Amino acid sequence: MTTRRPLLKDVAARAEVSLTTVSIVLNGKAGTNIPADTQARVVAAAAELGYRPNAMARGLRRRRSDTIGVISDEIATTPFAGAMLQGAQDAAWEAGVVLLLVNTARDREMEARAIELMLDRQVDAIVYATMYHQVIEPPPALREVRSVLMDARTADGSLPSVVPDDYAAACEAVEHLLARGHRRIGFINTAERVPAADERLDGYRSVLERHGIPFDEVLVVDGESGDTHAGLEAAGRLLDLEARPTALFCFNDRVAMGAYRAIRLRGLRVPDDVSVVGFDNMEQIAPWLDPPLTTMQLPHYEMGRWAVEHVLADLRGELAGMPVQKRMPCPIVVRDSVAAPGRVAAP
Amino acid sequence: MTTRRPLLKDVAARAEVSLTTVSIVLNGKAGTNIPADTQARVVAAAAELGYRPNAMARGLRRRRSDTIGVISDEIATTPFAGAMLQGAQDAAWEAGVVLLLVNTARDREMEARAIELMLDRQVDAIVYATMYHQVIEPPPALREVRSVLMDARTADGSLPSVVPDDYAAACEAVEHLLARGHRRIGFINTAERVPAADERLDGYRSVLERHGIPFDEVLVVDGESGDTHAGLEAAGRLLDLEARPTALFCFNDRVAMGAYRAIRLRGLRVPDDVSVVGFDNMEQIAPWLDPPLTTMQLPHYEMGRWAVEHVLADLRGELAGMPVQKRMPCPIVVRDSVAAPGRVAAP
DNA sequence: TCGGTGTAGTGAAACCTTTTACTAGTTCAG
DNA sequence: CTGAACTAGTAAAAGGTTTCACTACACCGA
Repeated sequence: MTTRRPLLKDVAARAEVSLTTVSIVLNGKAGTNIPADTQARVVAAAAELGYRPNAMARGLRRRRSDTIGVISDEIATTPFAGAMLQGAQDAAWEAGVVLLLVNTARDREMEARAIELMLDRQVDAIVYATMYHQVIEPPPALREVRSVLMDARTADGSLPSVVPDDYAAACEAVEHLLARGHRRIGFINTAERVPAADERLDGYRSVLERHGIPFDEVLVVDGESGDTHAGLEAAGRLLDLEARPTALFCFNDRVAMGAYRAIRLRGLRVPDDVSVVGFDNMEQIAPWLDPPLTTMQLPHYEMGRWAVEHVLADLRGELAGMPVQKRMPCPIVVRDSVAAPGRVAAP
Repeated sequence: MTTRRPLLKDVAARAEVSLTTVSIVLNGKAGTNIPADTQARVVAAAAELGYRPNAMARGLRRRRSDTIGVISDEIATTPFAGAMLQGAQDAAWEAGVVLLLVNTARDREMEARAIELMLDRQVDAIVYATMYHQVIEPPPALREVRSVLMDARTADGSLPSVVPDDYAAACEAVEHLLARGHRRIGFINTAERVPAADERLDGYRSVLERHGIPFDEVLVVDGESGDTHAGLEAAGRLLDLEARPTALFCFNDRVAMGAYRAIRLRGLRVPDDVSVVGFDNMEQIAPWLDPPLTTMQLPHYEMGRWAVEHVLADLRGELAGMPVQKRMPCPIVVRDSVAAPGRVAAP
């Protein structure tokens, strides 16, 4: 019932030229000499028939596919995956490229098979994504193809990568608090050994130092995990200190949610008594807390976009030299959880 | 430096048979007669060379690609997309199929182009996904290929589809409250005209009716939107009623979050004074509220899985008759926000 | 001996493009 | 008047697989 897709040869017949000519015209090859009227005839014929090239045949001949493979370690359990994929997808779409997605749940064997599958399909490049900033050793097969790491990096910088600039973000968060007059700032970090934890601690310390404020180790606590319970517990420890901090910088928004609860439990208020800054700008949480949370935005969309744009530029041969190690800024999102410090000491 | 990928002809040379034989053996064609020892020779040769078929060439010849296109209306702003994609991906992986993902932001033109792009690439089928239960008119081109709607359906049931069973879910939620002794149950619906709103209201009414409880329209309020502010405001209206409901059934977890706040603002407690049931089981919210929220789980993962499995079965010709309209159950997730009703009336 | 059947394959076409190498005719400089 | 250079194309190969139609041989029954 549906009539056969038109082929190059149908266009050729209709325009009364050869296959070759049609191909040349439609692919806009420079440096060949087909007069304008012939070109117009071909283009018209193609349009009339609604010709679209068969991507398989084209890919077979050209040895590429206008497809980029995306390998992600997990996608279901994090709301960030969506933003990252969206960024990647937008960049791909603009370039006329499409994404082949495989989710590997951190299974090395599955990763290897996914890469094989992608190579079978002649993907032009592979984007390897993790759902939070990590230092990893990527599957060896990844090096056999143009690739880029997204929200991950290698220890030796041997592959191009993009990660959030956690150090700079922590600096900005702490600067924000200092600018409002806070001098005793608690930092609820995570106990997990992830780059974000180290970098943010570095940022926290170096900003204090720049401002001549001595580092006080009792103000830094590691929540067991990065969730609300940890935030509740860790914030409690800080709030019960003799000299209570006037502000809390939290590892993420879920921790901040726990911190809010700890603050409320002690009859204190955000931001009047204690200011809070979160991290991640989780759409489902940060704007809806009471009061809405000031937090650092993780640049997932931007990283997704950058990764694809970068690898496409690489494919076009526009890049030279060492693999780029991109650090993406995390802008601050100011809401209502920060104010000038009120009372000075604990009850 | 990397040596050329081995081809069928390399395997043939090594096994000292013809191309044809290798192809037959490797594709496990039944009904042909290649003796076991020859087969073994071929298989060994393929393994030794690490032969993998070129998917482009194979696709060109076979006129399929072992690829399924996924069109989604948006992926970044909802945490549900991930679960749905994960379900689809898992089902695809098990079947040796891979997903081609395009995100179209509800743009008809872009949708049409995405479908064309996918057809160019010989996708075996297309899954068309929306991020919440909708009745839609899909792009016409979708009917030119095997397809299935995910979290969406047509008005006339002319395409196979899978959606959550919002009616049954609402029934279960209300039954849960009734079983604990509640008789005055408020329902915070959304004012948006979506199938979920109608179906859940139907479910709410019919369960009350089954239990001989008269429907009281003051107990049903439409929050302007489905967010926390709407929940705060709508729950407030219900809590300030002369005869206050002892339980609130909320359109989603964000609304429930607002309801919690309204309850607390009035000096009441969850669940001692007011029980709350949410909807969606949002991972970032429901378990972390205080107390953790009892809610209905949207079956995104299962819908993703079903859609792909279904369309693959369809491709294998295992389906007959009318397009299947699947309604997926939404199991209840019991946490701590429901108790037996305490005091009977308002202060 | 002849025809039929079964075994163990093989050669070549088909899938649809892109690209290379070439031709036939014209123009123009020397 | 010759050879080079240009114009406007075209034929055919190449890309790697699947599949159709066929062969060559052995064996068996009549």
